Amino acid sequence: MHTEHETGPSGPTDALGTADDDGMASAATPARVRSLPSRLLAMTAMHADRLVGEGLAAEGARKWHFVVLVALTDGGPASQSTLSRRTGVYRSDMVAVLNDLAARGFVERAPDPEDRRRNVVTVTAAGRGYLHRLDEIVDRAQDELLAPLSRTERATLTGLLTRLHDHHATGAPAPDGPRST
Amino acid sequence: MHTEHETGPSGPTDALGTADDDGMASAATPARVRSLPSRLLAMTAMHADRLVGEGLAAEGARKWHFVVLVALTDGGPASQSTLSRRTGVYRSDMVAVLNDLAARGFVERAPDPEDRRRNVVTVTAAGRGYLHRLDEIVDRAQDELLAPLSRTERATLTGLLTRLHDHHATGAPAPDGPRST
DNA sequence: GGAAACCGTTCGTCGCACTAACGTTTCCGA
DNA sequence: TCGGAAACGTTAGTGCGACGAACGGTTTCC
Repeated sequence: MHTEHETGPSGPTDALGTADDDGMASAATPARVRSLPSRLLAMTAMHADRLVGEGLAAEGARKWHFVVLVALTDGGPASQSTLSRRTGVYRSDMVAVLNDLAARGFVERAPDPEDRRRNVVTVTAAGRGYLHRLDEIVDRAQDELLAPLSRTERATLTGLLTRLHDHHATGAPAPDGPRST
Repeated sequence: MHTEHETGPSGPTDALGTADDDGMASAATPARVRSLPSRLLAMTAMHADRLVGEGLAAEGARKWHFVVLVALTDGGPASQSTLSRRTGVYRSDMVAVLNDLAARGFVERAPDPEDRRRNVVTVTAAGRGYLHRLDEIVDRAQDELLAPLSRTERATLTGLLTRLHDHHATGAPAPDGPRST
């Protein structure tokens, strides 16, 4: 790669210094930066996060609440550290998430009689109903996010992203919480 | 979309409660969440940011320093708010970035004689040399990020991401700083 | 000659990823 | 068997990026 960039004399330096007609130099992002894969990823990820975040906020939830509820209903009751490994949420932050969910009656936290270090977290019926609502919200956000893409294009995109993610997820040690999926 | 999920009676609830052999329920992330485009985007974007961030940190830079330097060399000298529009960096945060760059002699900030509200920011020769080093670092990071993809796959990925980004960038009002590219 | 808009700047907020440490409990090997 | 290592839940705190509010100085528009 290494996109050579001109430092030569032909720079468009007339944009300032002459108080030209319209006022200020171009506000366009340089193509060099605009096409950087890392930047494209960051920007679109931000849009995506904003979409789902705004949707979930309408139900008083954050994406962590959603992810944890999914992990619980799909994987069954589990301890907090297991949930942390399943979701990628740090076990430090898992505490607050479960506090929220428990305070609203969506999960229940009980000491594990088999291993008194652990808490067993279980989804309640209300939690399942809540997740159902969040599910629809998230799905709508995905649709809105991928709106300009056809079905097959969406598939190739998720395929490529999955390959990138899997590639960089393997190899890293997982001493604590994250690097899960 | 709306991936229907089972809330039925056949849940794998045997994972806990019987102190089973291996100890704890599965730690695998549910496929439902793992394949969510928004989540894929977020995770891979994090990997990408970490890659370029670690690289740039070796030169004592952050991605903003790089982006601003690119915007300056490719777009010519500009005011801070113009830079903010070009780069997507909030004008609040632009102050600190320019402070850093100016303190290291990579840019120069001078009051604009034509409009004394503005500062004219200019790259120095040292700044161009610095950008050249950062360029190589960033390009290496892109290569590392896209390692598992072929050339054509990389092109389709950036193409799809560009379409998504452009689609969501248009229409949103730009009252303050961002939403630039 | 104001009012409105713009510019640079400071300060504060929120969410997320992450680290460090601590008390409790369980496991394991000498 | 007993003592240390490890896992668990929890608290507190850090760093960063995105963003909002407000303010003094300046320019533009009516």
